[in-house]
Amino acid sequence: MPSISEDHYLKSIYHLTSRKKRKPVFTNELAQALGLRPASVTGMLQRLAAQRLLHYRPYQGVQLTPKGRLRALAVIRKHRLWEYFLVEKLKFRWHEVHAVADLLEHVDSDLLIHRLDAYLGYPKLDPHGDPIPDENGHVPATGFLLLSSLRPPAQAIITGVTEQHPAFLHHLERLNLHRGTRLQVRQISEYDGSMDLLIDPSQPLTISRQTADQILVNSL
Amino acid sequence: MPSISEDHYLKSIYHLTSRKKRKPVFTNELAQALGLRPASVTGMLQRLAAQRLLHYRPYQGVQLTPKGRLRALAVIRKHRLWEYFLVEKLKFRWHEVHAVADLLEHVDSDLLIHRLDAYLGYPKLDPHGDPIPDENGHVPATGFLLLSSLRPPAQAIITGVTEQHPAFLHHLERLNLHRGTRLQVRQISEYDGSMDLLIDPSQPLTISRQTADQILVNSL
DNA sequence: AAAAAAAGTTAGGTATACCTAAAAAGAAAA
DNA sequence: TTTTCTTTTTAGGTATACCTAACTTTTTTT
Repeated sequence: MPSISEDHYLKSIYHLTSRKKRKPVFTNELAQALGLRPASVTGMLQRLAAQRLLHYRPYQGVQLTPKGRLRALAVIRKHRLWEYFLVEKLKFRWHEVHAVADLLEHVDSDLLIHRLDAYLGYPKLDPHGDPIPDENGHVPATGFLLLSSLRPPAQAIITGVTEQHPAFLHHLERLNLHRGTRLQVRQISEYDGSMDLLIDPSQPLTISRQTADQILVNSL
Repeated sequence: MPSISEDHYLKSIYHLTSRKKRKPVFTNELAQALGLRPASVTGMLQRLAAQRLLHYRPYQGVQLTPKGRLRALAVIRKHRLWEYFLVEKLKFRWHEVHAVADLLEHVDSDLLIHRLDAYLGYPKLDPHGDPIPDENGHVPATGFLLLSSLRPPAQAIITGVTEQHPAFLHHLERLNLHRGTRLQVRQISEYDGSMDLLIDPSQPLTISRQTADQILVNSL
């Protein structure tokens, strides 16, 4: 019954809502996020509202209902389990996973997801450090901090990222920053906020404020 | 570009053609196989013909072109690799596999299939003993059957295995089963599928269904 | 060979999900 | 407060892929 398009909308609305910490998601934002025209989005929002998946008031944006939120979380669960599978089992690189997981997340079989979850050992986090919701839509809490919030001489271990864009993930690979990488913050530039780090085998490294803003860590 | 519906048609035409050993596939057959109405099938056949994926003559049935055959084999390759994955890794049962593989086969990523193939160890046969086409559409020729597909009192000769794991090969050695071993199937358990065999020098032997599933034979 | 049956096709309709262009609503500026 | 600009919606169109009903072609039977 839930179509691929509907899944995309619900997932996007969920992400936009949680990223903005603000209530309604607007038509243009959504159109932007989905790569569609606002007119198309309006039409779909009306259909989703008719299914009680979201609250829609013309010109006022939308909010997911509990039902819609559960649907979104089911899709996100599938997406993140597949990402875990792609990285852990098929040896995909960070930047390769997202596009493929976006296809796999729409495969509609509860049995498949259940068995996949068991096969993977019931992981709690995906390869980017994002929590994997359980089958009831519960999202495990993570105590992660942004790397940019640390002050010298804090030590930490990289646990994830807040941005999945392939270009960004590729950038991290070139810098040799991965999940599990240990680091120490040496210095922060007063001028542009860039951070001097010391990573794993005593290697110095400078990263921009912008990069540090997208990296999640556990401080040690 | 190839849609899920087109994939279904091409796959179905391929199977109907090879199972019947007869040239054209007719509209009604296809409609039956796909669970659609003949009128719908006619429409799609015309669109597939326009794409040069098959030869269509009104009232005379269809045949795949080489291009259409390659497309069909690409889908079948994906289907069988996923079947292998579901059974070998996710511990799906025989009867659970097909429906889920039918969903997964439409996930359109060459990278994914390539990595999956490698992860599975480049299997030549799916769990049912059907050959898995390679990425060029070549179907490994097997005059082979799975030992497990034989029924008493079939006689056969072992021609290979589909599983290279040392523990399995060791197991075969202890059972005195090798390439070239002649055998006769005496009985098959209704309960667990185990087979009573008579091998080479008049020696009786019982093997599990699991074992018989990994043994290729030429029947005599 | 004509009539009957079966098989297949065309015509026209539906739902999904997108599009462009024009109109309307709401927010911001004069 | 009226105009302007931005945002959003409505109206109408497209392509896919299905449907039913009516018609045509082929095959089979009488």
